[in-house]
Amino acid sequence: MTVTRFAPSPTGYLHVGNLRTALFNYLIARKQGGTFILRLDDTDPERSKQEYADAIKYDLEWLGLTWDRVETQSSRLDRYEAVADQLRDAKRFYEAFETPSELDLKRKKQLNMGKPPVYDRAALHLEAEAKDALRAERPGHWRFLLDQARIEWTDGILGDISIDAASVSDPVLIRGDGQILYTLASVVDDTDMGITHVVRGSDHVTNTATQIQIIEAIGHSVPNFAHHSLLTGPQGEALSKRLGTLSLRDLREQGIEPLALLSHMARLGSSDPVELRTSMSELIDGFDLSKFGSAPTKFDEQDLFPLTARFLHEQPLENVASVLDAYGVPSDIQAEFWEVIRENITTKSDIKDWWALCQTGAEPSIDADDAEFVAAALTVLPDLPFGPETWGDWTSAVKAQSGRKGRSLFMPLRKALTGLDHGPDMSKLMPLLQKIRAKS
RNA sequence: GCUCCCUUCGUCUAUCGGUUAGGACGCCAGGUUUUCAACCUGGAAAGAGGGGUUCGAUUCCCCUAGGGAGUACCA
Repeated sequence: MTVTRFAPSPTGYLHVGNLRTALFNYLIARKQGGTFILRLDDTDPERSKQEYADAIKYDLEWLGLTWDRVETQSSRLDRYEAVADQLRDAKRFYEAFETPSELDLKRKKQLNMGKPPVYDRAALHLEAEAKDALRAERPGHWRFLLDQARIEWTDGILGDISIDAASVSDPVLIRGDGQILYTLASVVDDTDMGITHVVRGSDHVTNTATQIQIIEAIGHSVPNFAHHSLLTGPQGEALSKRLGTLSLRDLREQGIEPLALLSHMARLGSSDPVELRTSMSELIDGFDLSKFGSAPTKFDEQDLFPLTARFLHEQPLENVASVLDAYGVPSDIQAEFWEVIRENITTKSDIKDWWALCQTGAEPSIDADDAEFVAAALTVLPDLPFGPETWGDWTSAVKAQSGRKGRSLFMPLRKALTGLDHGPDMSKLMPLLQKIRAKS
């Protein structure tokens, strides 16, 4: 039984980077008929907010990434304490008393000497009396005693990984104020919840090394790990600098369609081509984690618009009727209207512009060279309402009158009526026009 | 500084030592469409640099450069 989890901390809004992790875990679980758990890593009471937890759920629901279960770390604190005791009994836990500034100083010294800034384990050798004395001054924090050997695993994306535990500090798992830290909570959750595949960003690879030792220390078997590369901006810059505009809520705001976004994220960085999928099941079928590379992946949100456009172009009326209702398109002409404009929109908000054009007309765009021609043409333009023959009849009349033909005949007329040099087939658009500003 | 990962068309990538270095998206051109889009056809476009190993290196090894990440009493 495959069990995966997406474990965001509710300290902000979800962005495309988070989505990649969420989607991978979701697709793996669904593909195997397994369980997908949404886990809110809210052990940090300072930064965790209900508002963010709600926003995360909203974003996932918008995308259709439904979870089978929600877990919250804040409700499992007793369990973490129990495991902490287990680690103390196993002599893999030791109390340390350095202040953050003391630790900072140690690191700087090590760096100055060209040594890696690894905790020196000074507290490990403290006598009981010395500890009592220090404890009287300030509460101690607890570190996990790493076994300084090489830690190895075969990563689902990175392949064989080997990290020397001696190059990593003994991780602090419980803070001086008693707060349980991520590294411990995550391990306890993953083992308790039977997570079979831990898929997360490659910013976690060092965590994975230490977590493997913790998992073994509490007598559990290690799950499969896979670390996907991190996204960068189009120029290769760290995405964190641009995350402000790449939250899922922003993309939603810009009119990106869920399946367009999902189609892109399920394939970007893999050797399979990005293809528009119009249903979740297609997405699940076409997903293969092993096709992903480990190099940082450039993400350009502009790539989302062509996909969104193509998705919309394929939509039948019933899928957009509610949007047309919202923009005030009368239901009796919705079918005709949608048929005429759908291939001329990029996002749903473009629908509004076309409807406005039909309803209230457009500011004409007339080139100086064509002013006379257009003025003459308008005198023979039939009165409203227009029918399916209007464009043909009118342009034939204008052609006879002016002698123009082809592009020089049609384009000025289009621009006079719609203000644009592009748009739907004029003969089909004409019957929908309710006002011609150029004539008034 | 140290540790880990990475570097092939603009982008995502294929190639398990011998290929005209392939595909997809994007781009450009032509066709079609009495506009745009869509569609069809075609095109431009790549092995970071330097050393090895080898008959032969994009592929294996080393170095350099560059990119990403980690190096918290954050997650």
